[in-house]
Amino acid sequence: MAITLNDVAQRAGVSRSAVSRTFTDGASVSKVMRQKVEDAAIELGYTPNFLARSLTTRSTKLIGLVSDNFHNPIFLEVFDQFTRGLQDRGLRPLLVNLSETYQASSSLRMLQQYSVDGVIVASSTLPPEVSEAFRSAGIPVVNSFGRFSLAPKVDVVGIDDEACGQIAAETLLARGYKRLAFLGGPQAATSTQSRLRGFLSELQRAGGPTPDITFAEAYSFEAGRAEMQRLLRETTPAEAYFCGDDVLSIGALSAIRDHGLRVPEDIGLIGVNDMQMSGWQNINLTTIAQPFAEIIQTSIDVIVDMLHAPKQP
Amino acid sequence: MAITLNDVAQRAGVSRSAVSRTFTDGASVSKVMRQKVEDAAIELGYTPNFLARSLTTRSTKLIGLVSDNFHNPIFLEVFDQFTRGLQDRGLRPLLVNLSETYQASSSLRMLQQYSVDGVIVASSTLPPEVSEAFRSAGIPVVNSFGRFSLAPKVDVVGIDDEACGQIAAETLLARGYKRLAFLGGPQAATSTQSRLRGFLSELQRAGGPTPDITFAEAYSFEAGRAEMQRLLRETTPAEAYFCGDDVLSIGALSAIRDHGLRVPEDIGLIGVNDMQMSGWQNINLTTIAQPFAEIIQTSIDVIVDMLHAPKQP
DNA sequence: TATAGCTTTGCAACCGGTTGCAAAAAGTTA
DNA sequence: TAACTTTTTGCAACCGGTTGCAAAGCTATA
Repeated sequence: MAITLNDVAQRAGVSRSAVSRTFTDGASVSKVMRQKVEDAAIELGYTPNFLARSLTTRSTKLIGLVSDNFHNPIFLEVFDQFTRGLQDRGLRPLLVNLSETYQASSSLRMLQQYSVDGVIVASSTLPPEVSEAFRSAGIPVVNSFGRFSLAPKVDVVGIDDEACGQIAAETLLARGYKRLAFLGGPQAATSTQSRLRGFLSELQRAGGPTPDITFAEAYSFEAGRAEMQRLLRETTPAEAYFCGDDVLSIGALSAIRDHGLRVPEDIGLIGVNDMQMSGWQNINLTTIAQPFAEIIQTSIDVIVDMLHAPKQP
Repeated sequence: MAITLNDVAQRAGVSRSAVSRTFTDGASVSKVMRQKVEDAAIELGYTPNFLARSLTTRSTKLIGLVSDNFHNPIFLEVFDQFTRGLQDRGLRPLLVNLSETYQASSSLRMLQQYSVDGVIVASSTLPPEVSEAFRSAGIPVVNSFGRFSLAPKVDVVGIDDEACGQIAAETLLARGYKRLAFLGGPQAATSTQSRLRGFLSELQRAGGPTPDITFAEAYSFEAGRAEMQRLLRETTPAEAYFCGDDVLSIGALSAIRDHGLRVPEDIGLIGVNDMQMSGWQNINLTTIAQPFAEIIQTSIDVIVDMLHAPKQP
């Protein structure tokens, strides 16, 4: 069916190796030979089979892109940038969507079966063990948007979530709010705890009162809205809230407005991410920017470096 | 480095074929043999190499998922459902992000090099030629969210955009708006023209005045906002607008509110898609739902059928 | 116990490429 | 023109699997 090396070799009247060499850069082929082969290749419409090649070269140019953030609008931007960045470097993203039904362990086995050259774990919620499992299996891996740690077992590219919590506290205090509160993302998410820690330490430093602490079920509009509704109904609301991220904030915002209150006059709100949507005029949220482009670019750089020098940490 | 068939065969003291057969379902192996091999495999941590296998079986289980809609939030839901649906059937999505720098033609060649089993073109804006190119190359292909046509060259799964335009016109008229207008997506997008046609035909049937027609630059918040700002500044606005899709509508909505006008009292607005965000209380948009889950599920069903019986149209 | 029929197994060739090695060809130098 | 280098080329083995075929093993029947 498809055109193979053999077909081209026969057509051009040369050996298989000659054809292989004209399509392998760095190999030694004379000008006339190259011409003969290329003519035959074009005539037949030949393109080398990457998978067959990978068998001997031991490089597939496939990169596993694994995530579980398919409900947070910011991740569309993230996937956009990852796929383009990888494509620009001749790499192909094999997308893996982790969920209850598709576990991290089966994704490891699957990515092994496809001999991916590396894996990018892009998630702010998955535990470090997921990335570590790839590393233990000998697959180069980088964890984007993961938790900062002093002695990480795998490379992590992301922001300093503790500093993020501090900035949130500083900002809200500077705007005159006194009784602050923390409305975090899912309690188990890697980012949540660090942001909380930074938030608390800055409040303590500033001598403010200890804040109320609650967690939403997920980084999603619905979860933010539901939790804020509960807070407004069941508690005396704080003066201002530091929310887990923007989409959560937007949910909270809608609950607050439904309750007849205004932001920022009655209740203050600050999110994290600075996603495009937060700047939309009907939302207009105060937020702490996360340098997505830089994080993604760096993640790709790191993975590419590892491909060339697998052992370099 | 990695464990191969040979290692297992040697360990178990059997032939390579025996090992291969225990991992190929439908092959004939005795119970004792299977046991011996499985023991050795587990002991060594062996998993078969899918790419080597694909060389002889001629099936990679790779599906190219090509799109250019990485700015419309609805596509995060789309990618979520596609990746899960494919995973559930043992297929792997190889994601392709078409852009100015990465052309459809190079994606065809690349997907050929990786011997994908099939391709899903998920886009409401790409021209049919993109999908047709895959078909011409002999790759099973389905075009999701593509344009309806009486004699399509490739399978298309999507809504009837003309009916969609009709529904928009009916709905706006039924709510008492008289002077309607069309604020479409990019003029070149496959969906835009059909929706316009349906919109016009229904207005004509109902005897309404001919509507103003303009197009936004893209299916995006910014484009919708910019175009509506221009309309409010440079023209006498219509009583109600049928917008290309939800994200465009939300942009228009923000421009209208900034201009001190109210929706729906001063200006009516209707979008298409019914994306989650449209239901958020701070947005609360009237919209025509598109059955995403059904379209995606059907697309996958169609592709899977083609894999089993490639020639069946 | 001999024979026929079915199942299981290993051999060897193949899938579409790459690559070390040695022979052949081309280029240099004296 | 002969001797020596350097470059180009083809052979054959290999990457990690699958599979048609025939021999070997087993079971059932007479």
